[in-house]
Amino acid sequence: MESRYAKINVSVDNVIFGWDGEHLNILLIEQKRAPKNVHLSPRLAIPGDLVLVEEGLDDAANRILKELTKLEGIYLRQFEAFGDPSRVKEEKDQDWLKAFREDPDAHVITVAYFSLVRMDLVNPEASSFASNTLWVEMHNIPDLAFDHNRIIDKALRRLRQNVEQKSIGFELLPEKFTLTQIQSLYEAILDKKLDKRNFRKSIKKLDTIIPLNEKQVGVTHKPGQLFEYKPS
Amino acid sequence: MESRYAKINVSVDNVIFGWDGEHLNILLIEQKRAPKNVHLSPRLAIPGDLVLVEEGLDDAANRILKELTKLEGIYLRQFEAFGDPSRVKEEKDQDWLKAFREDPDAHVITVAYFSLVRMDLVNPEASSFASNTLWVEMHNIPDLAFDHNRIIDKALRRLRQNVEQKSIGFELLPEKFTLTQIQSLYEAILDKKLDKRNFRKSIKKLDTIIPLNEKQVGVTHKPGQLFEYKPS
DNA sequence: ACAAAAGTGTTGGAGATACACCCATGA
DNA sequence: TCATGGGTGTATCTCCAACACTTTTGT
Repeated sequence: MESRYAKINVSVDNVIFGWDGEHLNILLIEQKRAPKNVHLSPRLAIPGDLVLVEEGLDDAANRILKELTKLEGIYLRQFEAFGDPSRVKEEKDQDWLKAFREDPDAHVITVAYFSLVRMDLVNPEASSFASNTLWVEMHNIPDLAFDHNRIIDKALRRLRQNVEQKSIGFELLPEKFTLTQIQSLYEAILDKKLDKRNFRKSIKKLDTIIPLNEKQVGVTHKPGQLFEYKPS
Repeated sequence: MESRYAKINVSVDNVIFGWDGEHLNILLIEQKRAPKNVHLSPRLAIPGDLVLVEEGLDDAANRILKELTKLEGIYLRQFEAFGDPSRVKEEKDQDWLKAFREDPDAHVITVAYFSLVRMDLVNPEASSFASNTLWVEMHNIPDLAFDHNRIIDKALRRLRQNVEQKSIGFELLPEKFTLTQIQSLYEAILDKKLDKRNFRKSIKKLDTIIPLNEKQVGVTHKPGQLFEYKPS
């Protein structure tokens, strides 16, 4: 009764998008080095970890995010499970698996999430699964472990879909922001220019974006009106 | 190094939508009875099985579909992974788990798919995981095992989204069909009436639906023009 | 002739796109 | 006064929703 079924490791990987006001970034980690005497050159990856005993998928995703960023209550969304057995079989991945996993040949499926964080609120730290962390600009993502480049690609697609419908994205802005700041963010995510007047019209229709009686201060040009985001 | 990580069973469950020209149905199974002397009353569920050794998720979903229907190359789409540990902990599910699973307390995550099949092409059969099968009309789904009612609900939502964008659904129709047949299908899926003239306008804009030089035969009314679906 | 479904066009409103100039502030 | 980004309106087009009658076939 047992042997037909796969011994499967389930992990959760998290594509963490960060915004610094100018560029869209992704949080990468250096996968933890092997214990003791095993020497491995560091490998870049998106943050992820195996799911723990009695831990739900959403819980695991939140745990990973919190370990790295200390943040809770962040926008987080499951978008796809990746389970092709070959996703973990490339030669580049073997050494790492042998050094780390109880059963290096095990089939690993991963449930992928993406989340949105303000880079100014975060100072990512090493964690149980990461020896080091770094923000990398969207257009400069290097080759990563396993199929992580593909996962990022899918995450970005999903993010764009949601942004086109203006249903998410505001999580990346400061509490108070101008319309131009939203527009820059959207342009970075969608990777195209948008028309200012039309964009402003469409944003002002949303009742989740509410105008404040305040203006920017300390800028070297006409100060913009400030808005805030109230999740519906 | 091992004990923090969960021993996880990964299953794939498949919400199989069937269309008979009139109603939208879902294929349910009676979960296989326990071996030998264990007596269990049959439980209804959506088809699913644990993932096998070296089997991809899509492969598992296709296998389940093929075992039940003998069909291959059917429309099949992953839509969500369900992994809350409590999804398998309800009392109603315990007897079955104890009789069947090596480790009844294991955490089970399931990756859910939905697929679209023409009921006239299928005579579902019992299989390694199903002692019996039945089509049940969408509005009459009974209480099912685990969280399967919820999974169906999510599948239907996703199906509706796709249908509203007219990106899928034609897989459910015969090779040659009339515009009215598509409309009936869409009305059943969306559970609402659509305007005939507007619907026809929108369908005729799609270049995946191509008009044939043929008409219905043997009907007791003005015969309709036939169309076929060419996936893009 | 009747029953049954096929087939067909127009109008009005909403939303998207394209497009160019003046304004307020700090340096 | 200059540089920088803030702020604004109109015309056009496309897409969607509402709506009713005539046509073709089999019985």
